[in-house]
Amino acid sequence: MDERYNPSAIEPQLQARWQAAQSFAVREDPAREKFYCLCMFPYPSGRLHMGHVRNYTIGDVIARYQRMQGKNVLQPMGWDAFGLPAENAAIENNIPPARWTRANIDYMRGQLQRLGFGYDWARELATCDPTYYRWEQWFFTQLYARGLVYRKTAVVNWDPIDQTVLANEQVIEGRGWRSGALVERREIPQWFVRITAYADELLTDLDRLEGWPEPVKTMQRNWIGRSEGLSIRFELESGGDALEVFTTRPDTLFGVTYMAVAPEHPIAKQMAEGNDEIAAFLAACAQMSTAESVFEKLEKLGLPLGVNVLHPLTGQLLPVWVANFVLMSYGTGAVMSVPGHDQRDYEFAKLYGLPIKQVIFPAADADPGIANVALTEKGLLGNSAEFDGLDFKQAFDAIAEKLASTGRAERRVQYRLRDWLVSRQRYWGCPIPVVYTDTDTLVPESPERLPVVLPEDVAWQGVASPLLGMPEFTTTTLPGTTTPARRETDTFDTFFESSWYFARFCCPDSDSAMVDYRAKYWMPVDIYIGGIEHAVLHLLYARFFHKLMRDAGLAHGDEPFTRLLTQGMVCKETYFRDTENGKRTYFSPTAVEVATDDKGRAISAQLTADGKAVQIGPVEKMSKSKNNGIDPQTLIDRYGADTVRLYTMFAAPPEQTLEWSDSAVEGSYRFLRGLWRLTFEHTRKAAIGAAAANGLSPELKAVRRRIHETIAKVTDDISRRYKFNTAIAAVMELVNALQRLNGHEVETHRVRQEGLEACVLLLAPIVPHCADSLWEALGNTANSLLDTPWPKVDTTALIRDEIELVVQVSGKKRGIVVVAADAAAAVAESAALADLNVQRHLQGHTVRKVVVIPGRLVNIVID
RNA sequence: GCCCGGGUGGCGGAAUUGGUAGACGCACCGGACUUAAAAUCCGGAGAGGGAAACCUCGUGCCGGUUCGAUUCCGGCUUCGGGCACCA
Repeated sequence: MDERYNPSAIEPQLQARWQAAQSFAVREDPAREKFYCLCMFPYPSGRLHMGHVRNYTIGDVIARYQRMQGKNVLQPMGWDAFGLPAENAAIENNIPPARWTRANIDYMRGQLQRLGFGYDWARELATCDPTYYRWEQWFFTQLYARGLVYRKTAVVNWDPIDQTVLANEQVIEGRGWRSGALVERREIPQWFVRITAYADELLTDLDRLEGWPEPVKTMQRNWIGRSEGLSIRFELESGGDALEVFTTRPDTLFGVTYMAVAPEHPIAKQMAEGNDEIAAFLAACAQMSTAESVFEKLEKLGLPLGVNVLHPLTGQLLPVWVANFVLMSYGTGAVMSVPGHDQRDYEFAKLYGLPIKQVIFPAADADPGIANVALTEKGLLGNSAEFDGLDFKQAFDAIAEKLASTGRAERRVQYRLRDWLVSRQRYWGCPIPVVYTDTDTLVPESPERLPVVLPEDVAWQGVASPLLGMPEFTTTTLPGTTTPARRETDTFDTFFESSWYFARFCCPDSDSAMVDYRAKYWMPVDIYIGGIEHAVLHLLYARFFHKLMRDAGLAHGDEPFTRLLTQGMVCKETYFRDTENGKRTYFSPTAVEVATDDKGRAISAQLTADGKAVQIGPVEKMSKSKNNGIDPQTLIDRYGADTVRLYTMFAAPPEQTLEWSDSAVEGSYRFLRGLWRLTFEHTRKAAIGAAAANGLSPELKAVRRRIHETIAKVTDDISRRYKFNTAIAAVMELVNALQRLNGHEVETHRVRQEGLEACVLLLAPIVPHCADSLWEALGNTANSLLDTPWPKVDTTALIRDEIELVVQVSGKKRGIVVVAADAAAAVAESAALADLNVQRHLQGHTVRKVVVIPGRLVNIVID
């Protein structure tokens, strides 16, 4: 053993040994309990960032811990390789996305290996490989056959200069990020997968996901947004198709004073013909972004269309307005407006002087009225003809029945969830396996012709997908014929690839099926670890896809992920400059110098390169687009993988946001160095003398108790609480205690040996390289540390004779008394009353009552 | 705007089921060792008062429940995440 801890020597050596011995390769073994530990695979953006390091360290710690529990542990790794950044790199540097992506994968694979993560690399997959995406093309054709995919128009962000569709991220303040052109809404044909057909199951199955965090389940419930209501048809005064709306509040029907439709609604479009004012309003609305966050903050504006509908019960004429806050993609694109009882309708009515009518009255006597604000709570009906006096439920039923009897309405369950739009007008993605005849009839590809391979050797001209200008790709024939056909140039949303990769990891080499029998052994994933930002979209799509595969006979069980651990963001402040044309350039924190005041707060920042000021932005998730990532490589080079792993686990509990600061890493390095030296000094001296006949001294007994308390705590922290920071703190405390244990007498030596072995085993999942060396140095050469069983608690070592009780007087701590561990309440009480400081506080007061919490405290309540 | 989280010393955080607020670590200060530096070791520290014992205040803000609240409830404030084409 070296006297000094030298990670740069031991880490690569051990990693080479793991690789040579294929230490993390696993196969199915029905005799053993399996554990499938999965982290969300990375997008190969170029280099690992801190979020990756945090994510993959958590996963590796859990995987190695489970392995020491004797389980057959699968921990795979792969690449979510399609996506927008590769196209941006291609446009900027003229590198084909495939080449850029594969180079990034190679580099990042090396970084993961350098961090010592225990992956079964034989299972590595990249979603941009045809061997992977051919199966989702195949699956798509199956879904098509089952009626679960369809084509429909949808609104996209259109850049009129670059002639391309923009992602929401590429729209900055209403303008295209490259061209600066005002973005337009444009309707184009798109592909959808019918997730709404599974909405109910996706919702109800959440109740069975006991291993999922409650907030994530709540977010998914709200996202699916099930509501029960009435679909009501309002006849147009002029005849023609009725205006159909959905409402969850039919009890307010008598309070409807106008109707509102989306700018894309057929009625609005129709009325715009020959009306310049309406046409101009629709044109203005057509400049809105498609992002809901932008849209919801818009000033609510509208215009009367000059048409009326008939109230279905009163026959009263109601004007139809077009309003910028009604979304065509929600429900029918039309809403009935009840300004008396809906705040948004209320504000709109006030703005345009539309009538406001109160038809709901609180059951209680206090009537707040609707003079200043809508009354949105439920109550009793009034001003509602024969329905007056009914409550919500009664009114709902009565109005539903009455409208249904004349065919004007029916009960309906509506979801906020919309069908999944899976087509993208982009190059770097999986081609959608469909061809079109010369009359635009679509025909799905036949299985024999799959995969439809994406051409990788492409040249970029402008910003549009190069597929559009590649007749060798687009020109084809109808499957099974020689009839000419045109190939679809849209590709899949990259969420499509990430919705089933966990199943493919079980059998990545399967070339005759999407997944095979091996998936049955490994699935479901026992713990899935990834960023909280995926709480809804990715995790909902993956659950959906699993159910689709189940219904195709390709998966078992209803849910893919038994437990979910959502790690918090790794955040960092942002730095930027705005240029005249509205563009914003972000600078890396490493390229910026920050001046602080004497309290350590940042007051200004300048770019090191030019010495000129940059603006300090908010603390945000480390990301490529905000350029605020910290490169972990620098830290790995300087301190080694174990220190980086230890620090990221120690800095905060996994579910919490981690605001990165690299100054504290030093402490983790010092700790490992200290443990190393302690072990070195322990092992270079032999035990002295013979064992005493009458057992351990009280001091050594206390150390042994501490050792086993630590084992119990760390086990609980890792396996139940996933609180690695407190697990590490507990080991640090034990090491501090062992450091104070001097001498080499045989009992001392033996207790220290026991303590050091415990520390090494407890730290093994977190700092595997360092632990491996120390384990060997402590004389354990027979077995690999990887498969050494997790230490067990010696419960006899935990027994205490005496304990400390806190004594409070009226809830304030006034002293501590020592009593026997099994002291009765009466004994604890009299000991507490005997305490001098306690007596002082009791003087001149009467004891009202005494609360004794055994083993914890005594609270003496005085008047 | 809507949905979901968070706010505790100079800093990251701890307090697991309502029971000692500040574990562990960083930074800092003082001391030891050293020709010196690095490394290491010992000690200090929430704020205020006091020679000390000890006392008062203190977990974003306001209010409530309780013998007792960082923890539970109501209202606010502020920061972060998501909002369907970033992944």
